[in-house]
Amino acid sequence: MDKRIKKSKRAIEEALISLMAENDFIDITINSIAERADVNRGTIYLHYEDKFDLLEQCIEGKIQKLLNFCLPEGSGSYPSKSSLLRTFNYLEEHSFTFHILLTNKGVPTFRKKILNVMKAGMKEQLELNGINQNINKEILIQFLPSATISVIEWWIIESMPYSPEDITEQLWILLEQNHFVPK
Amino acid sequence: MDKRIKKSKRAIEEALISLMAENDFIDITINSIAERADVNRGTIYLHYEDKFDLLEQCIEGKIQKLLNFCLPEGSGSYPSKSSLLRTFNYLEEHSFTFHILLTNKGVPTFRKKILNVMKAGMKEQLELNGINQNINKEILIQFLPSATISVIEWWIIESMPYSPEDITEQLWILLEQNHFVPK
DNA sequence: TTTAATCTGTTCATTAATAAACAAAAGTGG
DNA sequence: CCACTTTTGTTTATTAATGAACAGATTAAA
Repeated sequence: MDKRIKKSKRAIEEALISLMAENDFIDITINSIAERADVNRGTIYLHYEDKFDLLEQCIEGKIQKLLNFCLPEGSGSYPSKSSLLRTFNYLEEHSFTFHILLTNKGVPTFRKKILNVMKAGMKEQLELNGINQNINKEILIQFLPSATISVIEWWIIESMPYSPEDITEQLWILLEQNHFVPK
Repeated sequence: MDKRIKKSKRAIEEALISLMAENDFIDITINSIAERADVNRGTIYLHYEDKFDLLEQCIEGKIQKLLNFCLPEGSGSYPSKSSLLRTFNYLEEHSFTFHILLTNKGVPTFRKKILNVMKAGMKEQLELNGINQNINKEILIQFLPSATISVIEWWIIESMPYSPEDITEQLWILLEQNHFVPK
């Protein structure tokens, strides 16, 4: 992709996040985004329908980067302790952004999207695993992703009261106890 | 000026400074500058003749910003304790850049340029002042700027061993003793 | 309610940045 | 020394960003 597009989109999305640290999304204007991003207002409309589309693309990008950075390992088998640790390290490094996306009013989208991604991934994983004969997968797939997300959400919002290593260890134990990964 | 030009030139000059923190100027290539600045190589030639012209413009810009930021006060009367303090605060804030420009091999230009600027300013000041009847101004104008620059240079290179307030106080006393400012 | 100010979304001509290609110069290693 | 790679400086056509202007929608103040 053209360098200019990358730079403009990054500047615009960074400006949005930055403004969301100060105001609720609904109160943020395209004008203020353009000003903070130091781009012409028209440039924003070149890449986004409106500010809602901007938020949408921004969130989508954050989720994609999270997945691309945290999932790929060896290749294939998704959940491992080390990939979980990598994820928490990434979350910690970008906690400023994730904190905003999780707490800014009028943006319930973010949590939902992550939840959906996690549901899909966990479902796939459960079907691959031969285990859990005596557990209702239907229910487990409602239970586990939601619980996991909540742990992550709590950890971020509470400013990461445990180290990535510790939180990984704890969550891993929970996943084991719930037959998501083989003991 | 067009936003794009500002951004490109800033990125390019920041890249140069950044690379000069790692290598001698003579070893830095246009390619590496373009890469670090994240601009097309051709963009550099759009604004600079070659890397020497780039260094020239970069240095000139730093000096201009230093002057514009540090001199203007009230208006007119140049040297005052507060303007001196403001200058040292600015130097401290940008010590990373000034340290590089003062120490990187093959860039004696920077010190010389500042010296010339200071000579001109001090000369003007001396001629405005009615004092110093019994002091040879010709000699004083060789003596003072050079001495002042050396203090500044030492202060930056030694990683600012005194606070801006302290160094201002000390230098001010020296200037007083040398009849540059009225006691 | 009317006025004024701000924000939105779109259009347009102009300008800057881009990728790609090129020949020539300068280094590099065998 | 000669092949080989890198760097330089320049050129091209293409594309993105810019500033400016505009009408209509919102919002705030008088």
